[in-house]
Amino acid sequence: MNERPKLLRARERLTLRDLAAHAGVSRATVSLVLAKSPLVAEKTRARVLESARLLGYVYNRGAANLRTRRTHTIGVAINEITNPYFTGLTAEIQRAFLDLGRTVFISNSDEDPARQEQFISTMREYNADGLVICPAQGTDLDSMRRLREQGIACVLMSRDIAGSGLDYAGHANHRGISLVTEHLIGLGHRRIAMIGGVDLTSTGRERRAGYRETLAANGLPLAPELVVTGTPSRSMGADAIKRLLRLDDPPTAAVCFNDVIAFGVMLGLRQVGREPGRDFAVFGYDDLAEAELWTPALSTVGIDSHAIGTAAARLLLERIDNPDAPVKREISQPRLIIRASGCPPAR
Amino acid sequence: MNERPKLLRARERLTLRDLAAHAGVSRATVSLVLAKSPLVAEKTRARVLESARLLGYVYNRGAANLRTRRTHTIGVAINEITNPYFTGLTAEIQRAFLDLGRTVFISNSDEDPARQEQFISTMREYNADGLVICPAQGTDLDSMRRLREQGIACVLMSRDIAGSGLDYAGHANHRGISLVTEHLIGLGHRRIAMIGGVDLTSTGRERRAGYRETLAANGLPLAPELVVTGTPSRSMGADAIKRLLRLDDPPTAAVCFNDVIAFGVMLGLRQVGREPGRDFAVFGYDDLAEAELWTPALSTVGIDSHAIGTAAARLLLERIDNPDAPVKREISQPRLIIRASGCPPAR
DNA sequence: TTTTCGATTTGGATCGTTCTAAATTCTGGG
DNA sequence: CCCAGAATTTAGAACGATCCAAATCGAAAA
Repeated sequence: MNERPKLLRARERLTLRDLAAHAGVSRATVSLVLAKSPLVAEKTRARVLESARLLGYVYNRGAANLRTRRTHTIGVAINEITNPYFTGLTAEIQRAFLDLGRTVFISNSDEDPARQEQFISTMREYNADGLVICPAQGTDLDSMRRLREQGIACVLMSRDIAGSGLDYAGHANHRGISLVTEHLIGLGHRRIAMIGGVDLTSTGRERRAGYRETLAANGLPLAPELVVTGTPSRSMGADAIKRLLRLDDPPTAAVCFNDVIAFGVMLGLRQVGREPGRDFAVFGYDDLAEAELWTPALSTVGIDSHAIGTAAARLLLERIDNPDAPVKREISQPRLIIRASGCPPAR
Repeated sequence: MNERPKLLRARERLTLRDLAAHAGVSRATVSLVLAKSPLVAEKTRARVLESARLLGYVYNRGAANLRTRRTHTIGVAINEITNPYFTGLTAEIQRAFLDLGRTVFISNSDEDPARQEQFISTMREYNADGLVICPAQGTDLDSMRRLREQGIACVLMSRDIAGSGLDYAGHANHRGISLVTEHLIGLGHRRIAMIGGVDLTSTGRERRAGYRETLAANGLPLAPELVVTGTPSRSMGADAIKRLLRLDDPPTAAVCFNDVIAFGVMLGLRQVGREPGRDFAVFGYDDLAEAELWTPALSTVGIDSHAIGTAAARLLLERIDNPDAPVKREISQPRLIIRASGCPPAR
């Protein structure tokens, strides 16, 4: 009459044991039912399931993970979730893993390597099966390299860390900017500005190199005064273009690091009475949803976020299954999208 | 010589036991050290910590949680993370909990109640201490009510579910729209459109009611043809305004459900040769970062996301500590922001 | 040299599952 | 009615931490 001394405990959590007692079977059988094992008899299964429903049983995944050492859980660290390109990518990667039956935990690093490290170690402590990382600016190479040694399945997404020895799902940034730059050169532009991007990320380095090398390949000089560095934001784009237009020999076109900057550039042009797509050519990068809605609609480079997310998910699962396979890279190709913000040089 | 028969296992995970053996103390002592207990002698602590570093020990939080029944983990379900207002709110809520020493797991429901339910039950299975939910459109009242009965600490954020019996951190939407509407009436407008919002969310209902009731309070008739319903997007804003301008007695101003729609409206106006802020008054809601960068800069209503995130975090922790306290609500106040997109009626 | 008492350390049970090996129950054929 | 072999079910030891009560240690007091 006093078999369960813990009855007094405030909000007693229901366990497998209670469920087993209620259904009149052993814990092992209940476990089998919950794991959808074909071993258990149909009648028993139904009875257990009915008890679970009746009692409002909640499975304790933590306890199960402790035993199985597999959590079916993936951690995703995003450098900066309020950047719309990464917001979209985040949505894609979550969708991809959900489709594959994994649980996804997302964290925003806010471009802070310390926050990112914090999240990574939390996920390790929770025994996550793997990690997808869009590294924050200034991420330490060693800390990434350590991941590999520590034997944690991990893939980098969108931003590469050279020498990390990790798998990578990204985009051909160099080629994308190349397409834009060549297109502008073909239109007759000779003074082409490159606005935004920093060398702290592979994306910045690749796009900026793409610009420089395409100019060179076409016999155009690199004018340092036309290259402006900076973290992307609308206001940095607006400020930059206003400054560039005050030069003695101002540019007639701008290749922007991304769409957000390009929007800023278009706003800045208007503020000084110049019409983008008529007086000045503007190209963005990313093809955000709003790009085609602007007037003029923004010419830009399309990135296939869906492909990147899917590739990252696939790479990670392969890595989990086979920790010692050689490092893999999947690079999605850019798509030049010509809309109305480009034009031949004015005058 | 064969004390650890499991030496063969592939990538053996290091445990407290290994650490204890290495440092020459008991498991209990190691546990004390890791929990930063003041009970353990300084010398012992140093030795254990050194062993941990040397061996590359990783704490197993899952195992600990099993014993302690507290995870210090919070789940955050966001209705739609690619909506910039919610992206910002997500960043705020994560920051708030991180500051309070909690681990935060974020999930994007994509406005799909099923995805949201899925996440909630995963978090329950992981024994999360609490939940913050921005409910997806069409969230079932019963499922929210059940949360309360199930004794899970939970607060709603930004979107309320009447009758759920859950705590709520939100914004005075009715009053915000009221401020806008009254401002426009004061400017002399009589034909004021309301664009966007659906009755599926409390936000939609509150803002739409605010518009209707403010018109009534000022003795203006409600013209049904001036009210357009719809899920927010730039294109819906652009389409709506073009349609409204073709009416026999077109509006001279628009109160938009949010900034995104207002941007669409401004784009639509330009497409038909009308200049926002001169020929037509446009007001948004949310005060997204880009609102002040548009030309004309968008007049709008500021929402204090930081306050909402902080309030939600505080409410949740209070609820966790005291599950039976009466339900609480925290409503942040709107701030009318007058910029350049408003104007008196043209003509 | 004992005693005593605070400061440290520890053994062993426990949290809620899974898993292995073995026990039990069914079946149909002889 | 018995029995082999398949179909089900189960006991009990993990998994890796925490926590309680009790043991041990040290230094000061007697």
